[in-house]
Formats: sequence, structure tokens, C-alpha cells
Amino acid sequence: MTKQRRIRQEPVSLATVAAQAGVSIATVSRIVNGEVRRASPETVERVQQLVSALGYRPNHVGRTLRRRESKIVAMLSPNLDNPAMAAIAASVETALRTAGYVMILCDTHDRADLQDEYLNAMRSQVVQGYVVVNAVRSEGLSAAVARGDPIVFVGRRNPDTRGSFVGIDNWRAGMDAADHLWSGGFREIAVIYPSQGSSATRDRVGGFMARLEDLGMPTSALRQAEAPGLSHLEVGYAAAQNLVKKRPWPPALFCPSDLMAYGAYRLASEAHVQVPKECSIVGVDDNTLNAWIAPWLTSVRIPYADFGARVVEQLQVLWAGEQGSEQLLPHELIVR
Amino acid sequence: MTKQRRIRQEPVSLATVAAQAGVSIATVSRIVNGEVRRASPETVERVQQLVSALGYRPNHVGRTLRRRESKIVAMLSPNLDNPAMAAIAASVETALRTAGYVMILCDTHDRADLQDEYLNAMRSQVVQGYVVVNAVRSEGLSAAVARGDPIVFVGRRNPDTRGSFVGIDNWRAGMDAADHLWSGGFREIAVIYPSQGSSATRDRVGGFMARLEDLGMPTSALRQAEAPGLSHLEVGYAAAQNLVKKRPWPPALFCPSDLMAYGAYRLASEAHVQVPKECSIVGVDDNTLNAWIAPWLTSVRIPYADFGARVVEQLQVLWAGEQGSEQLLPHELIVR
DNA sequence: ACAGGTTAGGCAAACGTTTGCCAAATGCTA
DNA sequence: TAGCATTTGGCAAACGTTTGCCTAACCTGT
Repeated sequence: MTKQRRIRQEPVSLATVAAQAGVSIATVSRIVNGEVRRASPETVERVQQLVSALGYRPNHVGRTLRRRESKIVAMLSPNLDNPAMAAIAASVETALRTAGYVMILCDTHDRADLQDEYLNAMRSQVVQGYVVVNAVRSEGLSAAVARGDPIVFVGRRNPDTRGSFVGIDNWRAGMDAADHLWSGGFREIAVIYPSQGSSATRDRVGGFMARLEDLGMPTSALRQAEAPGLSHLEVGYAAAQNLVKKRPWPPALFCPSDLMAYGAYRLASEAHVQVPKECSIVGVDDNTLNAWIAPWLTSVRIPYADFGARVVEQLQVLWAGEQGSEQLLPHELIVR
Repeated sequence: MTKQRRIRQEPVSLATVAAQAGVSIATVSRIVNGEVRRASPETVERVQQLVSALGYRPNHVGRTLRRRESKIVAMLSPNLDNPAMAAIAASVETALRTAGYVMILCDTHDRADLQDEYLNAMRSQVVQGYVVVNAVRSEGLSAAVARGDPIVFVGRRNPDTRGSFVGIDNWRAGMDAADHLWSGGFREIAVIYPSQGSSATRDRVGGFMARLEDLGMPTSALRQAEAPGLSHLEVGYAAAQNLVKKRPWPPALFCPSDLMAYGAYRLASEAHVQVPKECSIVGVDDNTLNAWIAPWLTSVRIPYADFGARVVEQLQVLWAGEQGSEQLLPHELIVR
């Protein structure tokens, strides 16, 4: 570990350019910002030459301080390891970049305390808005909402009140899954879910069960099992264990997320239950990888790639001082 | 869309606290920063009361401008959709948070122009350092390196020169895969790879082939195929197609990434070739999901979860003005 | 020639911090 | 009582921008 010679040349600021050009800082600032009518054509030309010659780039920190607005948006997301979350992050990032913003990414691990810590930290960073994926109820979140901070909720609604939201109609997604299995001829169907489910999973399961009831399925033929835990993979595995503890494997199974379906699949494999021959599984998300390595899984595709554009749209609505709205994107059941 | 009443209460700054406390801004600043010996105990007490009562939080923008250092690190990553990249992002994010930093995430889509655009944008944001995952050669990158900006390379080395690097010994990973298949008794083995592979995939394949040669395998028994493309999923599929165009499926196949293995698997499934019974596949990465839905895949596990800590370590070395080093983390072949 | 308008550009304050330096007041020693 | 060190705290500059306001100089029409 030897000392390294830093070649740190001094940064070039408006002052640098102004001195070289023999004009004032104000003039350079105006020209850089496109106000060309406030200087003579020759001056504009000269300054622009110098700007590119010196490689001047406006310092966003100074600009933010003065303008009291940054080009930074914070995204709070639980466990990035979840492919669905990663897909959302990727989509939002791209949309923000197109709109001229950058994204600070915060992994809250689904913990209220971390969510609050990040909300506070982000406020110090003077971020311009927040994208909160699968928000949990927390003090800091309520405070931010009360303050009127621009927040777009994704996946899960604002636990407290209404507001900007981007997601799908989870209830209907559950209904669609029910329709699929019912019309597939299944008359004994199981469903598994996490013990402390989010509103999203609850809605999916709720819609699923309600629809089956509507279709005339006797309650006794609808088997349920749950399991506690954080990772949907493990929840799926454990809930499936509970499901088959006393009775044989069901011919059809609905899981409110693909990850849970993977968990159930693992147990089925271990039990030498063939999927989908002996047990048809329906999940929700339709992860990219399904087409490649999980063709046995029927899944409700959520158009995560379209989330980013909607999120940015909502942010812009909020920035304009208007009320945000709920954006429900179309889902689609994918059978392979 | 009705106008929303904003309740934007004025932000509380050092000046607010100072005015309330009847002391100068300087004094408050010092107390907030823990310099308690520059004020009388009573003053300190009074100011601290006010700080928490008013909910004062230092404005990072002002601080950054003055100190000329921010607590922001930029991470440039190609396609977050790749589970391996998401794992790295999650790990780095956590490590940065622990060290008191936040992460701006930039998805370069493996494009040199986007990489440069982001490098420039990040410089304007006065980020404190860069984490570049699978860097591509680009003008802006060279410029940043020449400038002495603190950059940690992950996965792929600095295309131009040496520097801080976190990753695994790809060559050896390839060798380990070769050993595994050879000791499994396979004497006809295939390998597929992308046409324009990165140094990482090239090294893996290189080590694999070199090791097989060392073991005495005739070159004729080592089949190769390649395919162009961006997504490793599609590369794997297409390369596998090329592989079996004229000859039957090989009994063993090495893929320099799990995604490529998934692509090959899909083709195998379509061709009704049983994996792993008729074709053993070895990949690299060992994605989390393998244990759940791809138990047929043997894979070289890369400890992505440990990357974050090493990355932050390297950043701190660079910030101390010292020379960064190469951090090769241990990999491990996982058989299920 | 003069009023009024336009053009070209500078001054300086402000955003929120940090920090070197100064100064008054207090305490201590000789 | 003089001399000196310590405590306590304020002043003001600086970081890089933006922008309201000011002021020359020039132009135009009567």
C-alpha cells in the first residue's frame, strides 16, 4: 500500500470560466443556462468555447443549494434480492434517467426502523421525491406524508391514507387465477400465504377465494395453509408443508407470489410430486426466469417494466402540486 | 386532479436553532458536530434541547458544498435484471449504509455511452467514489481513472490499467468446473460462451479448457460453441443450438454463467434431453434460486454477499490516498 | 437635443454549512 | 497588579450557483 500521487487538478467552476473569459460569473451562469439574450453574440460564443475547452460542468450541489431543488429521487425497496423488486428498481431507474433524474436506492429489508432511517437520511440529502416500494407502516412515513413530501407508493398502498400509487389490481389477479384453475376442471384447490401478509398478498388471496366461492366451489374443497417468515421462498416451502401435513397433495395450488411457488415446488420435488402433472401451480409475478427454468409455473404477469414510466408520471403530478392518483396496470395470466 | 394544499413548513436550519437559542450559527454548528468543548455546558444543553425539539437535521447539501465531500457513492451496473448484479447491488448497498454512505444506482445496460453519461452526471453530483460493476472500456472511464477518481472495479477489471478490484479468480473457477466434470468420469465435454465475452467469461472458459488439456483430454473431445447477443439467457440458448446442430447433445456442458446454463437448459427441455441425467450442466454464479427451482444445475458459487464489505474497504483505502488492491474472494463449487 | 427604450452585463445577496481567527471575560500565577 | 492562559463564543469568508436589481451605453423617433 504505497501512497498514490493524486493528480487532482482543481475543479473548474463558473468562476474559472468567468475569469478566463473576462466576464462576470453571472454572465457565464446565464449563458450556461441558455439565456443567450442577456449577452452579445460574441460573448456567448467566447464563453461557450471556454466551457467546452475547460470541460466545465455545473456543480449540482451548488445549484441544489441555491435552487432548493435537486435532481435526486430516493427509492426505498425491501430486499433487492427479490427479482420482482429488482425489476421495479431497474424500470424506475431507467424512467428517472430519461426524465433527467438520478436514483438513490435504499434497501429497507422490510423493516420499519430502516425505512425511517432512510427517510430521514434522504431528507437531509434534499431529495426531490420518494418512491416507496411495498411500504411498511412507520412513524417517519406518516410524518413524511403529513409534511406533504412527494411520495409515490408502489406495490403496496400507503398504509395510512390514499395517495399516488402504482401497481396492479391484486384482487382481480387472484380472481383470474381462480378462473383459470376452475375452468381447468379442478374442483379441489389449495392456497398458501404468509401469516403476516401485506395488503397485496391478502388481496390476491382474497380475490382468489371470493371468486372460487362465487363459482360455486364448496368451502371444504378449498384448502388453505399459511406460514410465518420473511422470505417468500421459505414461506412457500413451510406453508406447503403445513398444507400436506394431514392430507395428500392437492391437484392445484395458488401461490400469491412466484417465490412462494418456488418454495412449494421444492417441497413437491422432494416429495416426488410431479409438477404440473400431479399438481398445477399458479403464481403471481411471472419472473423473467420462469420462461427459461420454470415452465411448469402458470403465473399472473405483472408488467414491472411499465412501472417506471407511471411512477415518474406520478412524481411529476405531485411536483406540480396536484393530487396523485392510483395507477392500476393490466396484468395477464401466462400459461406455458 | 385538484390542487393540493401543501403544508410545507419552513425547513429548520442552523440559523433557526441559533436564533431560538440566542447564540450564533457557529456555536450551534460546533455543538451539532460534537465539539462540546467550545461552549459552556449550559449552552450545549440548551442547544441540544432545541435541536431535538425543532427536529433539526443537518442539510447535506450545504455541508457537501462547504466540506467538498459528500456521503454519496455511485454504483454503475449493467442490467440489474441479472440476479447476480442485483445481489451485488444489494450487498454493496448494505455495506455502504453501515459505513454511513448512500448509493446512487445507475444502470448502464452495458453500454459505453450510458456509462460515460452517468460518470459525468455523477461527477456533477460530487459523489465521493464509484463502484463500477463489469465496466466496459470508455472514454469517460479512462478520464476518471486518469483524474485519480476513487473507483472500485467489480467483476471485471479496469480495462486499461490495474487498480482496486473485487471479484473471484475466474480462471481457477473454470479449472474447478473442469476438475468436477473430469472426476465425474466425463470424457466428452462441451463449453459454450458469448462471442464478445467479457474478461470474466473469457477467463472462466480459458481456465476450463486449459485444465481439461492438462488432465489429458484430447482437443477433439472438447466441443465448443458460441453465440452473439446481449442477454446471457439468449446467448446460452443460441450457443447450445449451435452446439447440437451437427452432433448429438454432449453428456456434459460448462456454461460460464448460470444465465447461459438456463438458456441451454431451455433448449434441452425443448429437445427432450433430460438434465442432468443425459446432460450434466455446470454454471457459474449459483443464483439463490438454483436451490429452489434449478437443482439440476451444478454451479460455482460466487460469494456476492461478501462483495459489499470488500468494496467499501477498497473505497476507504482509496480515500486514504493509498493504492487499491485486488481482492479475490473464494468461490466454491456447489453440487446438489 | 432629449425622452424613452433596448442591450449588455455587473453587483451582491442568498441557499446551509464549516472553520480560522479574533475578542472578551475569567482564572491563575508570580 | 501585571502578565498570561483558558474558556466561551462571535465574525466572516468560503464552497458554487442563481437571480433581482442596477447601470452604463447605445439606439430611435420626434
